Amino acid sequence: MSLKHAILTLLETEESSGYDLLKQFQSRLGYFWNASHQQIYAQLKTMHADGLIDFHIEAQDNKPDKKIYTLTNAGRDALSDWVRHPLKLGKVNDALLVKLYAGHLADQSQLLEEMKDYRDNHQRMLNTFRAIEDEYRSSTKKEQENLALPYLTLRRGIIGEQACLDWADEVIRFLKGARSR
Amino acid sequence: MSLKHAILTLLETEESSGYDLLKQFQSRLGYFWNASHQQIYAQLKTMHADGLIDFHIEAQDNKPDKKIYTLTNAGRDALSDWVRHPLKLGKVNDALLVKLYAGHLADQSQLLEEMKDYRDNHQRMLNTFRAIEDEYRSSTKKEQENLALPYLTLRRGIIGEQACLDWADEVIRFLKGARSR
DNA sequence: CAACGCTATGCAATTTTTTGCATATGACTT
DNA sequence: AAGTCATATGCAAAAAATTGCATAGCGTTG
Repeated sequence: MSLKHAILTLLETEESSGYDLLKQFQSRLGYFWNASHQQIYAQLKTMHADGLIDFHIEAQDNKPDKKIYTLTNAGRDALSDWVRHPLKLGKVNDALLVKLYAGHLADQSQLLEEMKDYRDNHQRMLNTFRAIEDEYRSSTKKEQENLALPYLTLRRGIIGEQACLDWADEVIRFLKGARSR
Repeated sequence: MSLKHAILTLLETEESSGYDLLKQFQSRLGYFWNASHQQIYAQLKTMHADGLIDFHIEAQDNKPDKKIYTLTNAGRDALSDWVRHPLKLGKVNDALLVKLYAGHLADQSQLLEEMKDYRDNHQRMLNTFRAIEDEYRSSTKKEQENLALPYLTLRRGIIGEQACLDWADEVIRFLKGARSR
């Protein structure tokens, strides 16, 4: 159950609504955590019941009310507890690779289209990450120090996305060659 | 529900027992699919009930009996159906990155240890993949053609693991620097 | 002015995954 | 002789994730 810890981590930096968290997961944290809104709202409810977080309602103009969540002391404790304990290795489940493995059953041109989509998606992600990196690099030294660890997670995104692109290009090159055979 | 398709894919190449599939997932397919034995046996049971696979018992000397599963025609159809339909993007959930993001709450030297473990694990994976690649490269042209697509999935592993190592080195360099500050 | 997308929240049913337990044989170690 | 590891299979309960549905106001686009 690590969505809990991902949420605690975000709230530790900044109080947020469920929707805010969703947006964070969809944008800059997309590389390392994904969760649906249903998952997030349910998790927040549980965590509130468990006393890890508090909330207050914030009314907005022209927009629905928000429930702004903040960490409680118990939440902060749970987070530092978790950070202190070693993780087991994360698991990888990549359906695209399964599909490629069984690719001889598919139409090669269709596979090629799917790989191009894959490449486009990762190019978009890489662009987003690079933009954030530029922002970081042009911030003050003080700010850079404060954000050093989040910056390293961003680096994971950049290095990882670049690897996706390199690989995708290899596959696309192969599939184009195969088409002409 | 893609464990189903991962299993169909493996069985399409070679009939296997649940235990064989587990070993495959743990070794060379570890990069793109992970599943526990409980999950695999349960899934095989469901798939058999759904008529996607058949099995026969194989007695062995000095070892327990095996249930060898093979694809039925319905299974083959289900697999090519799946391969023909586009996927939605896979999601990433990487707890180590969450942890690093919240790393200021942890002991830096402990974080460093964890990153070293991470690096070692990925180095091991990379070595395994490279060994398989060497094997592939020294096989006949005919074999290479037959295994072209699985080879591309292996390439994903190699490129991805190399990216892990590059990133881990960046982080380790940073954490070592931070320790001395 | 109808349709759609964005903000913002949530429930309920189902599916999938995890965790813990269970069994059995043979080989190797202490 | 007892303990552990590898092979080989599985059940059951609990936790987590997915899928489908629902509400509601505001702004934009056709």
